[in-house]
Amino acid sequence: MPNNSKFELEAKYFQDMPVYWLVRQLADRWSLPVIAELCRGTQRFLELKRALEPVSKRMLTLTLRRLMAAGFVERHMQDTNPPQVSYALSPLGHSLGEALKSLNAWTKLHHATFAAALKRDQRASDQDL
Amino acid sequence: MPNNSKFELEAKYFQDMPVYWLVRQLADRWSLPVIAELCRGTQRFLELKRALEPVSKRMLTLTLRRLMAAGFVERHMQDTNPPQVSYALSPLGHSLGEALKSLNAWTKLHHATFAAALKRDQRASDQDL
DNA sequence: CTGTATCCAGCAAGATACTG
DNA sequence: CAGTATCTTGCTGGATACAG
Repeated sequence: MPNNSKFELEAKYFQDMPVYWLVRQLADRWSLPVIAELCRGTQRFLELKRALEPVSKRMLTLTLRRLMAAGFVERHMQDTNPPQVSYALSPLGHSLGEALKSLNAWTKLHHATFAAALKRDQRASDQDL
Repeated sequence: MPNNSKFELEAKYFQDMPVYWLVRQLADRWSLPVIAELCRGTQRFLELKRALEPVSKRMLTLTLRRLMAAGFVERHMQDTNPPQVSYALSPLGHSLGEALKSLNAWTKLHHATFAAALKRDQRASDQDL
């Protein structure tokens, strides 16, 4: 009987470290790219998909649903034919975007260090070839 | 021929969004708990392990090695018998701790929203039982 | 005390095909 | 256009045993 919540045994970190939950929520392949793209403005499903190439429709849908569940993204649809669905950041989502911008600024300050770590990472994988 | 770097196809995000790399680096099960624990001061391997129960020796070692590779953690050993190894945050690691504290503060501001999202998450998993 | 080696289950996510 | 359904694979991380 599998448990869908990957946070099952990690509850103790939620009290003092909600950032733990936030980071794990945002750490999948597409969440941050989607948020970054939506920071530029409301976009329709296919616009998003094209902007985030090579994302698949499936992964884009899953990512958007998760971001909606967390309250970061809103979905608006007009039931025309063909259907039109657009996605936008919620106020909370915009706030998150700003918070991430701050963290991004911090990261850029130490860019040299991270570039070195990244290069090590890549070289390590090169050795596998 | 597997590629160990999970960042292989994601290089385009490193230029404008180093935070993408950072978040993915910190999003595993134990990185943030280890950093939080080391924020309280230098600690030896077993101290860390006990503080982070129920982490395994294997996962603690892997996590520490990754944090060292990223430059966040330093390792100091005296080759006595039995061996003594202690871990501490590097200056960069302390700086990261501060940055995370800020993000944590932002997260706490919106705690109600996240608590609701978390509850949905847990209820969704409860329905599996 | 401080790790490494090995094995294994479960989940994230890509490929592909199908749908209203 | 905007998705869902199904199948598959690699990686993360836990359990356990062994080692300097």
